[in-house]
Amino acid sequence: MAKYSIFNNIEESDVKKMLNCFEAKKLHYKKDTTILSNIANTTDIGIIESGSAIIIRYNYNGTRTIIDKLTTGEIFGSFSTSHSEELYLISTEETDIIFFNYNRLINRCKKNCEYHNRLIENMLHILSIKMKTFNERIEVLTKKTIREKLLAYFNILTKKQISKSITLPFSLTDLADYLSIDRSAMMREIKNMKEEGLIESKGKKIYLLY
Amino acid sequence: MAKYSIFNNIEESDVKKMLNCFEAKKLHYKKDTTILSNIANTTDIGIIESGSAIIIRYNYNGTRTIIDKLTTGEIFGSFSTSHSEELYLISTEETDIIFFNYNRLINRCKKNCEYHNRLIENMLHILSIKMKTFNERIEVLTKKTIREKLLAYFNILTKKQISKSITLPFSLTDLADYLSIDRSAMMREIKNMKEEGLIESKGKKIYLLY
DNA sequence: TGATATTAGTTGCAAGTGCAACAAAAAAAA
DNA sequence: TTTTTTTTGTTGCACTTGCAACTAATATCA
Repeated sequence: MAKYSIFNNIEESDVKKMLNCFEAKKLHYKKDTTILSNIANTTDIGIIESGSAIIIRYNYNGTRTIIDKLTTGEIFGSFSTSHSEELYLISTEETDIIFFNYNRLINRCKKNCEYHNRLIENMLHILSIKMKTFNERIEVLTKKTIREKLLAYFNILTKKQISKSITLPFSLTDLADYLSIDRSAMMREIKNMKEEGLIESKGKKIYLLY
Repeated sequence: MAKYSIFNNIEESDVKKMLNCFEAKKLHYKKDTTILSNIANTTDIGIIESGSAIIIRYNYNGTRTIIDKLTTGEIFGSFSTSHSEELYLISTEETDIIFFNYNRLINRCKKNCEYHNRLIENMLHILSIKMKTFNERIEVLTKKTIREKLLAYFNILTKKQISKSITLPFSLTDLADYLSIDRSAMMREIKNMKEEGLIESKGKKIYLLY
C-alpha cells in the first residue's frame, strides 16, 4: 500500500538533482526518538524512507493517544495535524526520513524541472491513499462499543493482510491507545469475544472465526 | 477556509475549456437527495459548487453516523471513504456539484494544457486542507468522554468563527451523529455543563464561558 | 392558516467502560 | 545467564453512557 514512492517514475539521477533543488535533508533516527515536537509548526514535508513512526498526543491525565502510525513510504507534514493540538512524531524503530520544503515543492522551483510535475502527481496519489487510511480510522473511531471498534479494525486488517489470521502492527497496549479505549476494558472484551467463539488470539496474533 | 477554489488562478475562459476536456458534468440536486449511494465505487471527483452535503453511514441498529460534512468549495471522491463500508452522499440543501473524471485529471489529457498543472496544484492544496479537517475530526473522536468531545469540537469552531459565541453548523441531533455519541446523553452533558457555568446555550447557539 | 413532522429537552434504568491495582508472562538490558 | 523493564492478562467497583420512552417546542408543508 505504501509501496508507492514519491519518486515513482523519476530517474534516480533526477531524484538526486531534485533533492538538491528542494534543499532536501535525509536524517536518521534511533528508536523512540522525538523527531518533531509540534508537527503543526513544521513547514517541511517528510517521507519515511525506512523504519516507522507514530504521531501521538499526550493527554492531560497522563494517558496518550496514538493519532497515526506511519510506515515506509508514508508522508507527513503540517497537514498531518489540526491547528488546535500539539502532536509529537516519534520513531518506533531505526528510521530514515527525507525532509523537504513544502513551498518549494508546491510553488515550483525556477528551473521548472519536468520531473517536478511527476513529483506533484505522485504526492497527490500518496495523499489520496493517506486520505483513505484516515477514513478507515474515522470508520473505526465512530463505532460506539469496544467490540465494534475491535471488529471494524480487525476487518480492515484482514483486507490488507488478505487473511482471516492477522498480526497486529501494534502491541495490545498501543492498540488501545490507537482505538482510544481503556486497555483493561479492551482486554476484557477480547476475552469475551474469545469465550463466545468469535475469535482466537494469542498476543498480537488474532484469528477471526466468523 | 473552503474559499479556495479548484479553479484558483485559472482564467474563466480556460475553466470552460477544461470542463470540456475533463468531460465535466454539472448537476443540480434538491435538498435531502441521495447523490451517491456508494462513494467508494465512484471514479469521479466531485466539487461542491454551491450548497452542502453530508457523507453518512447507516448502522445496522438503525442509527446513522455523519462521517463528514461538505460545504461550498469542498471536494469528494473515492478517497473520501474506506474500502470496507458503504457510505452515502446526501444533499442537505439545494446543491450544485461539478463532477469530473479522476483519471483524466491525474494522468493529464493529451493536449497537456498549461493550466492543468495549476489545477493539480490547486487540488493538492484542497486535499491538504481536507486532511487538516480530518485530523480535527480524529482529534475530537479520540476524546474519551462526551464532555471532552464537545469541548474539543467547540474549540475548533471558536477558532474557525473567531469568537467565543458560536453557532453549530448542525442541528443538535446531527451533532450527536457527527460526534458518534447518543443524543440524549449529549443533551444531558450539555445541561451539566450549563449548570456548572462552563457554557451557555440555546439550541444551536453556544457561548463559551471559560 | 392549521395539520404534520422534525428537533429539542428530560429522565430512569441497565449495560458498558474507565480506573486502579494487581500478578504473570515476555522482552530487553546488564 | 540474571536482572530489570515492559507488556499481557485479570478483577472489583464507580461512573458514564446508551437506550427507551416520553413531552415540549419549532419547522415544514398542504
